[in-house]
Amino acid sequence: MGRNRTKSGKIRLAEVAELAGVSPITASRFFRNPEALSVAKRTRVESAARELGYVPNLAARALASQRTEVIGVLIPSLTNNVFSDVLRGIYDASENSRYSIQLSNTRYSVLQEEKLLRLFLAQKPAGLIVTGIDQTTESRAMLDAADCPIVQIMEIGPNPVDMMIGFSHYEAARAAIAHLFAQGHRKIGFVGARMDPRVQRRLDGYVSAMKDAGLFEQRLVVTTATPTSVTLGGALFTDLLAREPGMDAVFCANDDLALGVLFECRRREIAIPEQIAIVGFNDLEFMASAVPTLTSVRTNRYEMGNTAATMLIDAIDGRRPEHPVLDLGFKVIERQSSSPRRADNRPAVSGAGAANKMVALPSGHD
Amino acid sequence: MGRNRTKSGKIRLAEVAELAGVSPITASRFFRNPEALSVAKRTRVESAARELGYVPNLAARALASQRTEVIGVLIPSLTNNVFSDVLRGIYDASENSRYSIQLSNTRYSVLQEEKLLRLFLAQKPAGLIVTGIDQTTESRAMLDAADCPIVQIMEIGPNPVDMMIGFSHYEAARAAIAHLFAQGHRKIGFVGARMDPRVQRRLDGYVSAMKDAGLFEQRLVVTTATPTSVTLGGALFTDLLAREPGMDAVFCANDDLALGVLFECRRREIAIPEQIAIVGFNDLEFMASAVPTLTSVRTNRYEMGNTAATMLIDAIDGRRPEHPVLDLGFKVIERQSSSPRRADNRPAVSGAGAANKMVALPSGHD
DNA sequence: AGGAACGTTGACAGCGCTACCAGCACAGAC
DNA sequence: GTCTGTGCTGGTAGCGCTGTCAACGTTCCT
Repeated sequence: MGRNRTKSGKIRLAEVAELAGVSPITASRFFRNPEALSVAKRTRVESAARELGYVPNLAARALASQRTEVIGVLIPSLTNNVFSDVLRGIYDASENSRYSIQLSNTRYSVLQEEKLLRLFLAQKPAGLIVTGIDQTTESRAMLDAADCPIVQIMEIGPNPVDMMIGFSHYEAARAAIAHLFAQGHRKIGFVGARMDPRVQRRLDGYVSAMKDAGLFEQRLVVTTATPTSVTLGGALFTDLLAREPGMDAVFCANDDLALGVLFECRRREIAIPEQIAIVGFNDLEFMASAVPTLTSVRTNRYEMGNTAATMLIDAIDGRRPEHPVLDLGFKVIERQSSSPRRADNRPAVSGAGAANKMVALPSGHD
Repeated sequence: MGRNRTKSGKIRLAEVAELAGVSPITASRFFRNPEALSVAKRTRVESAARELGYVPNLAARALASQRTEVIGVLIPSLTNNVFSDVLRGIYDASENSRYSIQLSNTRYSVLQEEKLLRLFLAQKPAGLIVTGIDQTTESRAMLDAADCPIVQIMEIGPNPVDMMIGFSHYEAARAAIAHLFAQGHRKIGFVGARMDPRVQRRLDGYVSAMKDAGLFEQRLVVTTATPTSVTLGGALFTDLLAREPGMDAVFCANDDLALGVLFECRRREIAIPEQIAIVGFNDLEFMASAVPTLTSVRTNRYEMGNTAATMLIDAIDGRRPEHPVLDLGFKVIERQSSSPRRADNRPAVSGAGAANKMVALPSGHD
């Protein structure tokens, strides 16, 4: 019942060259640097290739040229909505280039990342995109020694390996809390899941903002190592409420958790934002559609992936970017779930009127 | 500022062979078929490879052996939650094999699919995973002529190219409608976005079920080619409501739309399920957490991807599956949003009591 | 006019690995 | 003792392409 392997009837570069009446090497050049050919030969090779339906053998090319046209991408999760947006940006940018994407999943493990990095580097990728700035010493050493351009994505920080694109999760969290302060909230809880380095930094931002205001209390923070989900948001919020019934706002480390909190409030008949305000993180599409609409911190995920891949490809092709570290910033998108609290602390009128208000900020990290 | 290309200090198979005191070809065999070596040489090569940190050059291997260890995967969307689950399954299955995944996005275009297929096939992949059964004639011809195992995923139908794994979207939709009938609903609307072939077949299932009951009306169907989103769910539902205010249930072609409908009902103060019942499709995680909890048709996405990749790898390695066509079925997960309607058609008591009830069915296609 | 400089082309020699086939040693059969 | 079969090993010859360098013709400069 087998699908038999047919004899390779493939046309090679030599065939194309013969039909075009040039040497193989000239034909080869046509595919790598057409400008180097005279117009006459260029058109001859082009039409010969088209006529024969020539497709280059990438393995042979890689072997002869000692480099591949593969961009390695290391991300911590395939499930997470956030990464699917980033990935889409990366794939879109790669689509019109000659580079192909090799994706691997570290599952939020730095050791797995180290292993995959070793694997990738051994194949001499044209470039590398890695997530975050928390590599192991060993990984960092490999990255520093790598002979290809590298982009770190998702956040920015000191000591880039090479290029870097992202924003400050710390400042984004601070901005979210500042927004809640401005709306009159004081007892603000924090809900976080997975607690990967970036969520941790959002927590750090929350803590510092609360401390600055003299309002920090450890019992306002509920976190878990469990992967995030909507259901988990409800569960964590339930915990939080049990610890601190007087809470007047919740900052959720991501939007799934925020949606879970929204549903849990509905279940408990807690009015949003009159009794409790909610702010999420990432501004996924559903946030604008929920009832009430949910405030969130917008991050430019597609743009991040797209720009990362574009910068990387440019760097591979010898056009290094002016600014190797790019801060994409964030925006606090103010919606109904965090409408102003009345000064007398009684329920405010449901603020359904105005559309989304935005507060845009660069990450402004040091 | 450049990151300079260092001289390739890589260790080759020949070095390993020399250290082990065997010929290169014997060392080569060690990596492909260790059983063919005597135990003595096997251990010698193994330790030599470890000592030198040898990593095979895949390009050279591919060139010499005339085949790659790449599995091509063609999916229509990277954004869609549904595919991220399938992909995770595929990546997980590939992780412990020697095959790597090459992913490409057809963006729901069969022409793009055709182009990508041509590209993939030219590189002689070890295997191929393609989405759906609606390839162009040209694509179909290429697949039939391909000399590698192929799995079609997401749905099942007649004339598999090779292997096939999925379920019947048609039957799944019919089961959803049957469930609504059983709960006493009659005027059931359909809301669909994107309208790719699988959504189309869900619509077909809906139409046939409604016609069987003598209840079909064209104005109960609202669809759009626009990509799906929660917000769109609300908008389409609004349309539907304007056309047919007397509607008592909505079947949504996916869960995002269902969530949008839920929010829109809340906005309009329409009671669920008393005034309108909602059924979604796919059973994403948030469906169980929403208020009210949302009925949906569970599909086994992770398992689909995982099994597809496993079957494919087995087939590549010469172990063809007993059943090349696998129906993974579906389950109608009954939740609050479609609780029984009272016979007298007045609002029923909110059915918050019981947990999820399930109705499991094989796709039962012909 | 002579030479340098440039743009364009081609010959050669591998890149690191494996397919194929030959050869060797040893066991068992006759 | 010879023959055949089996298990293991090695030699040879590429896979299809590109890096390097040399060579050619033409133009421009002095």
